[in-house]
Amino acid sequence: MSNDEGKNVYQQYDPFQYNQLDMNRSIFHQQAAAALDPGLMSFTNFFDTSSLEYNSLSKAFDVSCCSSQVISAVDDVSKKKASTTTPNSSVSSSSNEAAVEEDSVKSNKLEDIKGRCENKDEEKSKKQNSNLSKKKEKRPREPRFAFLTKSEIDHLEDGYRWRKYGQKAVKNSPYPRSYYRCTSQKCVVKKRVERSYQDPSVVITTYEGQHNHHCPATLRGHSAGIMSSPFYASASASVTAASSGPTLPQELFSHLLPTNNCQTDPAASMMYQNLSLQQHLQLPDHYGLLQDLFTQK
DNA sequence: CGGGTTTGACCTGCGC
DNA sequence: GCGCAGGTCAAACCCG
Repeated sequence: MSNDEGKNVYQQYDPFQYNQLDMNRSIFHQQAAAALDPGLMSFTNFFDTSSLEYNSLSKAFDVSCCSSQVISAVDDVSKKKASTTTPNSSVSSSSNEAAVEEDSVKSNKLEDIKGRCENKDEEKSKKQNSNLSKKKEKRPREPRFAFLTKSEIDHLEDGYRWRKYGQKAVKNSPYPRSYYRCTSQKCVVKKRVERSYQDPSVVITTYEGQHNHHCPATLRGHSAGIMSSPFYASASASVTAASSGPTLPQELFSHLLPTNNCQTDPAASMMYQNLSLQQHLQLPDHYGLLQDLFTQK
């Protein structure tokens, strides 16, 4: 299933495909330029501003699915379905709805657990029954967002608390994929972390869903915490990807990139100045979508 | 003791 | 229908 997804992700790395994408890229540039305020707002400011701009960039990123640097790993299922429609039209399913749906599924599961008996056979048949009922109400997957980060640390600190619930070997890759769930109650956000087998220094973090709560780090005056976090450090050093789809994980971007807090926190602000994103993008020119985005105007 | 990680088993979806 | 690979579960274990 997500074999496709893996392929999709890695295909974007393929430098030989970039030529075919110039057209889409230029469209992306236009949209990004239109989306960005002429006043060179920060990336985070951009995400924090109106939904209009937000949507514009979403669209831009959608186009950029075919581009070189902004690598997206939109949910493979929705992608397949979307292939029959326009590229921008697909991923508009409300993540809240999906979350609610998942909640109901979870509560069903809890009921399952409550009613679990000692008899293993019975347990198995129950499981099968619950699976059957699950099968009927095939819930749509939440949109996914893949972030590539050059880092030696696999699990990057992003301000949220995660519980690892699984690890799997990835086909054709020496590096395992780890599965994490947000530890916050009722939050159904998941993320997968794996290392690129082509470039082991790159960590691929795929987020699924949207947090329905505040970032714990944000709640306790986050700028210091985030700034000192390894994630921030690595992100400052090399942001190599962004996302696509309408429900961008804004918090992540806020942490990934200098926030308004930088303006109030002199140390952070200085750090930002010293570590300008543009300066630290370590990819070749044709990778430079984000770079272009920041150098626009 | 509570919360997180590890890991083998199991489930599911997809391609052949 | 079968096999494969991804995704999830849950018991055992670890750690502060």
